[in-house]
Amino acid sequence: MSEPERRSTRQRQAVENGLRRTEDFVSAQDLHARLRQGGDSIGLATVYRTLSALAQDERVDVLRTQEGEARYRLCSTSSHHHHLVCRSCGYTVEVDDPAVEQWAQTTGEVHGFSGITHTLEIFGTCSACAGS
Amino acid sequence: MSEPERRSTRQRQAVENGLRRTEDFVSAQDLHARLRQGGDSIGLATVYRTLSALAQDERVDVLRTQEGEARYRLCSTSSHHHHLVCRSCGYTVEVDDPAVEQWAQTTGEVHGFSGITHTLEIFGTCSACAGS
DNA sequence: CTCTCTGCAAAACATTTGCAGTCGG
DNA sequence: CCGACTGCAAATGTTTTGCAGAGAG
Repeated sequence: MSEPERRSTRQRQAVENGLRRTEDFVSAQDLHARLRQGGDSIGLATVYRTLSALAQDERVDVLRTQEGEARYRLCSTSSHHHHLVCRSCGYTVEVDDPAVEQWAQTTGEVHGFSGITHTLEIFGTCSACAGS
Repeated sequence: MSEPERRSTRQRQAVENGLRRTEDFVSAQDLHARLRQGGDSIGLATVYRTLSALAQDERVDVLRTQEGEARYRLCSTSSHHHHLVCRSCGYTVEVDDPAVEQWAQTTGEVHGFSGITHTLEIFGTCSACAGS
Protein backbone atom coordinates (compact mmCIF):
# COMPACT_ATOMS: atom_id res chain seq x y z
CA MET A 1 0.00 0.00 0.00
CA SER A 2 3.06 2.29 -0.08
CA GLU A 3 3.89 4.21 -3.24
CA PRO A 4 4.98 1.93 -6.04
CA GLU A 5 8.67 1.99 -6.85
CA ARG A 6 9.71 4.17 -9.74
CA ARG A 7 12.21 2.70 -12.15
CA SER A 8 14.63 4.65 -14.25
CA THR A 9 14.24 3.83 -17.89
CA ARG A 10 15.46 5.15 -21.21
CA GLN A 11 12.01 6.59 -21.97
CA ARG A 12 11.71 8.27 -18.62
CA GLN A 13 15.08 9.91 -19.11
CA ALA A 14 14.08 11.02 -22.57
CA VAL A 15 10.97 12.74 -21.25
CA GLU A 16 12.87 14.53 -18.52
CA ASN A 17 15.59 15.59 -20.92
CA GLY A 18 12.98 16.79 -23.33
CA LEU A 19 11.42 18.90 -20.61
CA ARG A 20 14.79 20.28 -19.64
CA ARG A 21 15.33 21.41 -23.19
CA THR A 22 12.34 23.77 -23.18
CA GLU A 23 11.88 26.95 -21.24
CA ASP A 24 8.18 27.00 -21.78
CA PHE A 25 5.20 24.76 -21.25
CA VAL A 26 4.71 21.89 -23.68
CA SER A 27 1.77 19.62 -24.27
CA ALA A 28 2.20 15.87 -24.12
CA GLN A 29 1.58 15.67 -27.85
CA ASP A 30 4.21 18.30 -28.56
CA LEU A 31 6.77 16.67 -26.36
CA HIS A 32 6.14 13.30 -27.94
CA ALA A 33 6.61 14.75 -31.41
CA ARG A 34 9.83 16.49 -30.40
CA LEU A 35 11.28 13.39 -28.82
CA ARG A 36 10.56 11.39 -31.94
CA GLN A 37 12.11 14.01 -34.14
CA GLY A 38 15.12 13.99 -31.87
CA GLY A 39 15.54 10.31 -32.61
CA ASP A 40 14.09 8.91 -29.41
CA SER A 41 11.80 5.95 -29.80
CA ILE A 42 8.92 6.35 -27.39
CA GLY A 43 5.19 5.78 -27.40
CA LEU A 44 2.67 8.53 -26.91
CA ALA A 45 1.02 6.64 -24.06
CA THR A 46 4.33 6.45 -22.27
CA VAL A 47 4.77 10.19 -22.52
CA TYR A 48 1.35 10.66 -20.98
CA ARG A 49 2.03 8.13 -18.26
CA THR A 50 5.39 9.63 -17.44
CA LEU A 51 4.07 13.17 -17.32
CA SER A 52 1.25 12.11 -15.03
CA ALA A 53 3.73 10.43 -12.73
CA LEU A 54 5.94 13.51 -12.67
CA ALA A 55 2.93 15.68 -11.93
CA GLN A 56 1.91 13.40 -9.10
CA ASP A 57 5.39 13.64 -7.65
CA GLU A 58 5.15 17.41 -8.06
CA ARG A 59 8.22 17.46 -10.26
CA VAL A 60 6.39 19.33 -13.04
CA ASP A 61 3.96 22.24 -13.18
CA VAL A 62 0.73 21.59 -15.04
CA LEU A 63 -1.54 24.21 -16.52
CA ARG A 64 -4.50 24.07 -18.85
CA THR A 65 -4.84 26.20 -21.93
CA GLN A 66 -8.19 27.84 -22.42
CA GLU A 67 -8.88 25.14 -25.00
CA GLY A 68 -8.53 22.55 -22.26
CA GLU A 69 -5.18 21.09 -23.29
CA ALA A 70 -2.73 20.22 -20.51
CA ARG A 71 0.77 21.68 -20.73
CA TYR A 72 3.75 20.69 -18.62
CA ARG A 73 7.04 22.15 -17.49
CA LEU A 74 9.69 21.12 -14.99
CA CYS A 75 9.38 23.02 -11.72
CA SER A 76 12.17 25.49 -11.53
CA THR A 77 11.56 26.19 -7.91
CA SER A 78 10.16 23.77 -5.43
CA SER A 79 7.97 26.38 -3.79
CA HIS A 80 4.51 27.51 -4.68
CA HIS A 81 4.38 30.06 -7.49
CA HIS A 82 2.40 31.29 -10.48
CA HIS A 83 3.07 32.17 -14.09
CA LEU A 84 3.08 35.18 -16.31
CA VAL A 85 2.74 33.84 -19.84
CA CYS A 86 3.10 35.61 -23.18
CA ARG A 87 0.04 34.92 -25.29
CA SER A 88 2.05 35.31 -28.44
CA CYS A 89 5.36 33.48 -27.96
CA GLY A 90 4.75 31.48 -24.82
CA TYR A 91 7.61 33.09 -22.90
CA THR A 92 7.01 32.40 -19.23
CA VAL A 93 8.05 34.19 -16.07
CA GLU A 94 7.48 32.71 -12.66
CA VAL A 95 5.98 35.14 -10.22
CA ASP A 96 5.09 35.01 -6.60
CA ASP A 97 3.96 37.43 -3.97
CA PRO A 98 3.22 36.47 -0.39
CA ALA A 99 0.53 39.13 -0.27
CA VAL A 100 -1.53 37.38 -2.92
CA GLU A 101 -1.09 34.00 -1.28
CA GLN A 102 -2.23 35.56 1.92
CA TRP A 103 -5.18 37.20 0.25
CA ALA A 104 -6.39 33.92 -1.22
CA GLN A 105 -6.02 32.18 2.10
CA THR A 106 -7.81 34.91 4.01
CA THR A 107 -10.58 35.27 1.46
CA GLY A 108 -11.32 31.58 1.76
CA GLU A 109 -11.29 31.67 5.53
CA VAL A 110 -13.58 34.66 5.71
CA HIS A 111 -16.19 32.63 3.86
CA GLY A 112 -15.73 29.66 6.17
CA PHE A 113 -13.66 27.54 3.78
CA SER A 114 -10.82 25.27 4.82
CA GLY A 115 -8.10 23.37 2.99
CA ILE A 116 -7.66 26.31 0.67
CA THR A 117 -5.70 26.14 -2.59
CA HIS A 118 -5.82 28.35 -5.62
CA THR A 119 -4.78 28.68 -9.23
CA LEU A 120 -3.60 31.91 -10.79
CA GLU A 121 -2.19 32.67 -14.20
CA ILE A 122 -1.47 36.01 -15.76
CA PHE A 123 -1.50 36.40 -19.53
CA GLY A 124 -0.23 39.24 -21.65
CA THR A 125 2.00 40.18 -24.55
CA CYS A 126 5.70 40.39 -23.76
CA SER A 127 7.77 43.39 -24.80
CA ALA A 128 9.51 41.46 -27.57
CA CYS A 129 6.21 40.51 -29.18
CA ALA A 130 4.58 43.87 -28.52
CA GLY A 131 7.39 45.81 -30.14
CA SER A 132 5.77 45.38 -33.54
CA MET B 1 -19.78 41.52 -41.13
CA SER B 2 -22.08 42.38 -38.25
CA GLU B 3 -22.99 39.76 -35.67
CA PRO B 4 -25.46 37.19 -36.94
CA GLU B 5 -28.98 37.54 -35.60
CA ARG B 6 -29.86 35.42 -32.59
CA ARG B 7 -33.25 33.76 -32.57
CA SER B 8 -35.22 32.86 -29.51
CA THR B 9 -36.11 29.20 -29.53
CA ARG B 10 -37.55 26.68 -27.14
CA GLN B 11 -34.12 25.05 -26.67
CA ARG B 12 -32.36 28.33 -26.05
CA GLN B 13 -34.88 29.21 -23.38
CA ALA B 14 -34.47 25.80 -21.81
CA VAL B 15 -30.70 26.25 -21.55
CA GLU B 16 -31.02 29.67 -19.99
CA ASN B 17 -33.66 28.49 -17.57
CA GLY B 18 -31.52 25.52 -16.67
CA LEU B 19 -28.63 27.84 -15.92
CA ARG B 20 -30.85 30.09 -13.85
CA ARG B 21 -31.86 27.11 -11.77
CA THR B 22 -28.30 26.42 -10.55
CA GLU B 23 -26.20 28.53 -8.28
CA ASP B 24 -23.04 26.75 -9.26
CA PHE B 25 -21.08 25.92 -12.36
CA VAL B 26 -22.35 23.11 -14.56
CA SER B 27 -20.74 21.27 -17.40
CA ALA B 28 -22.50 21.04 -20.74
CA GLN B 29 -22.98 17.33 -20.18
CA ASP B 30 -24.54 17.91 -16.77
CA LEU B 31 -26.84 20.61 -18.00
CA HIS B 32 -27.96 18.46 -20.90
CA ALA B 33 -28.77 15.58 -18.54
CA ARG B 34 -30.70 17.84 -16.20
CA LEU B 35 -32.73 19.36 -18.98
CA ARG B 36 -33.63 15.93 -20.26
CA GLN B 37 -34.62 14.76 -16.82
CA GLY B 38 -36.69 17.89 -16.46
CA GLY B 39 -38.65 16.83 -19.51
CA ASP B 40 -37.07 19.14 -22.06
CA SER B 41 -36.25 17.60 -25.40
CA ILE B 42 -32.91 18.94 -26.54
CA GLY B 43 -29.81 17.61 -28.25
CA LEU B 44 -26.40 17.60 -26.64
CA ALA B 45 -24.90 19.45 -29.58
CA THR B 46 -27.45 22.20 -29.18
CA VAL B 47 -26.51 22.63 -25.54
CA TYR B 48 -22.88 22.99 -26.57
CA ARG B 49 -23.72 25.41 -29.34
CA THR B 50 -25.93 27.49 -27.09
CA LEU B 51 -23.38 27.65 -24.31
CA SER B 52 -20.67 28.69 -26.75
CA ALA B 53 -22.90 31.43 -28.05
CA LEU B 54 -23.67 32.65 -24.54
CA ALA B 55 -19.98 32.61 -23.69
CA GLN B 56 -19.19 34.60 -26.81
CA ASP B 57 -21.81 37.16 -25.84
CA GLU B 58 -20.28 37.23 -22.36
CA ARG B 59 -23.56 36.20 -20.81
CA VAL B 60 -21.96 33.26 -18.97
CA ASP B 61 -18.74 32.70 -17.04
CA VAL B 62 -16.61 29.78 -18.19
CA LEU B 63 -14.02 27.97 -16.17
CA ARG B 64 -12.06 24.76 -16.64
CA THR B 65 -11.81 22.09 -13.99
CA GLN B 66 -8.39 20.67 -13.38
CA GLU B 67 -9.54 17.67 -15.41
CA GLY B 68 -10.03 19.96 -18.37
CA GLU B 69 -13.81 19.99 -18.44
CA ALA B 70 -15.53 23.32 -19.18
CA ARG B 71 -18.13 24.52 -16.70
CA TYR B 72 -20.58 27.36 -17.20
CA ARG B 73 -22.65 29.72 -15.10
CA LEU B 74 -24.73 32.80 -15.82
CA CYS B 75 -22.84 35.96 -14.97
CA SER B 76 -24.31 37.38 -11.83
CA THR B 77 -22.43 40.62 -12.11
CA SER B 78 -21.26 42.22 -15.25
CA SER B 79 -17.95 43.19 -13.76
CA HIS B 80 -14.73 41.28 -13.50
CA HIS B 81 -14.57 38.86 -10.59
CA HIS B 82 -13.26 35.50 -9.42
CA HIS B 83 -14.63 32.43 -7.67
CA LEU B 84 -14.23 30.61 -4.43
CA VAL B 85 -15.47 27.09 -5.07
CA CYS B 86 -16.14 24.24 -2.64
CA ARG B 87 -14.31 21.13 -3.79
CA SER B 88 -16.94 18.93 -2.21
CA CYS B 89 -20.35 20.38 -2.99
CA GLY B 90 -19.57 22.97 -5.64
CA TYR B 91 -20.96 25.89 -3.65
CA THR B 92 -19.57 29.04 -5.21
CA VAL B 93 -18.90 32.51 -3.86
CA GLU B 94 -17.90 35.37 -6.09
CA VAL B 95 -14.97 37.31 -4.79
CA ASP B 96 -13.14 40.37 -5.92
CA ASP B 97 -10.49 42.60 -4.54
CA PRO B 98 -9.07 45.60 -6.37
CA ALA B 99 -5.72 44.95 -4.73
CA VAL B 100 -5.31 41.62 -6.48
CA GLU B 101 -6.40 43.04 -9.79
CA GLN B 102 -3.88 45.75 -9.30
CA TRP B 103 -1.19 43.28 -8.35
CA ALA B 104 -1.72 41.21 -11.48
CA GLN B 105 -1.64 44.30 -13.64
CA THR B 106 1.48 45.65 -12.03
CA THR B 107 3.28 42.34 -12.03
CA GLY B 108 2.73 42.05 -15.75
CA GLU B 109 3.90 45.57 -16.40
CA VAL B 110 7.02 45.16 -14.34
CA HIS B 111 8.06 42.35 -16.66
CA GLY B 112 7.30 44.42 -19.73
CA PHE B 113 4.02 42.76 -20.63
CA SER B 114 1.03 44.56 -22.09
CA GLY B 115 -2.62 43.64 -22.67
CA ILE B 116 -2.67 41.90 -19.35
CA THR B 117 -5.46 39.54 -18.27
CA HIS B 118 -5.53 36.87 -15.63
CA THR B 119 -7.42 33.88 -14.30
CA LEU B 120 -7.80 33.13 -10.62
CA GLU B 121 -9.83 30.53 -8.80
CA ILE B 122 -9.75 29.60 -5.15
CA PHE B 123 -10.72 26.09 -4.05
CA GLY B 124 -11.47 24.80 -0.58
CA THR B 125 -13.98 22.96 1.54
CA CYS B 126 -16.94 25.01 2.71
CA SER B 127 -18.00 25.01 6.36
CA ALA B 128 -21.07 22.86 5.65
CA CYS B 129 -18.95 20.13 4.05
CA ALA B 130 -16.11 20.43 6.55
CA GLY B 131 -18.42 19.95 9.51
CA SER B 132 -18.26 16.20 9.03
C1' DC C 1 13.07 -14.22 -11.49
C1' DT C 2 9.62 -10.72 -10.45
C1' DC C 3 7.18 -6.87 -11.07
C1' DT C 4 7.14 -2.46 -13.29
C1' DC C 5 7.30 -0.32 -17.73
C1' DT C 6 6.38 0.02 -22.65
C1' DG C 7 3.93 -0.09 -27.17
C1' DC C 8 0.13 -0.45 -29.67
C1' DA C 9 -4.41 -0.34 -30.62
C1' DA C 10 -8.82 0.20 -28.79
C1' DA C 11 -11.61 2.77 -25.63
C1' DA C 12 -13.21 6.65 -23.23
C1' DC C 13 -14.31 11.43 -22.95
C1' DA C 14 -15.47 16.14 -24.06
C1' DT C 15 -16.47 18.83 -27.86
C1' DT C 16 -17.27 20.01 -32.87
C1' DT C 17 -19.15 19.57 -37.37
C1' DG C 18 -21.79 18.05 -41.71
C1' DC C 19 -26.26 17.71 -43.31
C1' DA C 20 -31.07 17.39 -44.12
C1' DG C 21 -35.07 18.75 -42.11
C1' DT C 22 -37.50 22.33 -38.95
C1' DC C 23 -39.27 26.64 -37.60
C1' DG C 24 -38.90 31.57 -36.00
C1' DG C 25 -39.80 36.22 -37.77
C1' DC D 1 -40.19 32.32 -47.63
C1' DC D 2 -35.36 32.57 -46.03
C1' DG D 3 -31.94 31.68 -43.29
C1' DA D 4 -30.80 30.52 -38.69
C1' DC D 5 -31.51 26.56 -35.56
C1' DT D 6 -31.79 21.60 -34.32
C1' DG D 7 -30.90 16.66 -33.98
C1' DC D 8 -28.32 13.00 -35.03
C1' DA D 9 -24.46 10.62 -36.17
C1' DA D 10 -19.98 10.80 -37.57
C1' DA D 11 -15.57 13.13 -36.95
C1' DT D 12 -11.95 15.24 -33.86
C1' DG D 13 -8.58 15.68 -30.53
C1' DT D 14 -6.84 14.62 -26.11
C1' DT D 15 -5.99 11.44 -22.70
C1' DT D 16 -6.65 6.66 -20.67
C1' DT D 17 -6.56 1.72 -20.56
C1' DG D 18 -6.08 -3.44 -21.57
C1' DC D 19 -2.87 -6.65 -22.56
C1' DA D 20 1.14 -9.25 -23.98
C1' DG D 21 5.87 -8.81 -24.23
C1' DA D 22 10.40 -6.28 -22.71
C1' DG D 23 13.65 -4.96 -19.36
C1' DA D 24 15.24 -2.98 -14.72
C1' DG D 25 16.97 -4.53 -10.23
